Amino acid sequence: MPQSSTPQRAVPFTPPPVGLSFLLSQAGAHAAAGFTERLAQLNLKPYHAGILRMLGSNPGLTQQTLSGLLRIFPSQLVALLDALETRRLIERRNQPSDRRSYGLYLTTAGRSALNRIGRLTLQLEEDLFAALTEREKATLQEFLRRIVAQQGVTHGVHPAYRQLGRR
Amino acid sequence: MPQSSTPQRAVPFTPPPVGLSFLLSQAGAHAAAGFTERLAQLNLKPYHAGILRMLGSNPGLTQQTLSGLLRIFPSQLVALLDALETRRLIERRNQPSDRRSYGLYLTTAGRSALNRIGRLTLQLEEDLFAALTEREKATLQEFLRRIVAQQGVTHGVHPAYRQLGRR
DNA sequence: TATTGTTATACTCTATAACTATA
DNA sequence: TATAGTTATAGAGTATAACAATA
Repeated sequence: MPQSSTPQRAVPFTPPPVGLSFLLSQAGAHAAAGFTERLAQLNLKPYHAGILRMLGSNPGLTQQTLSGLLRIFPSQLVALLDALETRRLIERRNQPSDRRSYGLYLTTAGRSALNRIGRLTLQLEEDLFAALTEREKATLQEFLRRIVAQQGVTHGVHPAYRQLGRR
Repeated sequence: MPQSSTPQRAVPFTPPPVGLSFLLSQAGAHAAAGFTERLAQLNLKPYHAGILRMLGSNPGLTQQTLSGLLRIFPSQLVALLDALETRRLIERRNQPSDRRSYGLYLTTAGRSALNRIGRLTLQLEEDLFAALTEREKATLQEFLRRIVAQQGVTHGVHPAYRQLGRR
């Protein structure tokens, strides 16, 4: 692969004035990008992490329920779960009660992956909020919690898990 | 279009524990979604707004420079600018100095669109931060500014304008 | 007849390569 | 030979429709 010939220096420009919502969106996207980047070490994408996290707290969910919870289409959830099952991070257990559906569970490897994701998130946080004191971080957390709650964003469910158009 | 038959009620679940970076990313994505939604009133997408904003502060940019600034591929910038030019929000002016490139400028309609975007952003902000006092909003803004500056996120340039992989 | 998981397919978005006109 | 803008195309990601098994 040839390297870029232009040595990548910043182009001087007059930054446009931006408001608080832009700033929040900007910082949030940067945080998400950082998470995506670090997660790549484990060969996982954010929605994989979201699934593992959700199953960690709610073992035995069916695909339908998980789909509704994360707002991922049932059809695309199939491929995601297939990948996680191939890598033995989750398993689909047959349920005698209803033979149409499975119960979804983390395997031991899945739980340890979830732990690694947790550690990786802590490292990310240290880097990301290096500009703030511990006290300020706590204040920020409180502000964000209030915003998210007042706005009706579901706790622990990332809005970017698609289907934004649908209600 | 048939309505969803299931009356869309929340599925009860145990929310997974999330950290500050997740919370920030979540709130940021929610803010971005709100902006996208409101912007649809003007038949514009966020990157259109980004282009208008950038040209408002930096009239006369060439496509190459704008491309580098917003980190949009030159090839896809073409279609975006075509759409904006068809709607008479921007114009490409021939430059005698170098006949390969154009200078990009907002039209009068483009400037008024930019103003409408500004007003719409203020409304969004009022809604989004209803849970905070004015003083708290100022504190939040200061925290986010520090984070973004320390992290080297370019002022006024949204990280989601793609090419995340490239350096 | 409705629902669960699945497959197939269409559609949109994003990235790369190839082309033209100027330099 | 290199660069600006463009066109064409490939590839990834996302949404919809149709299907088999079970209820």
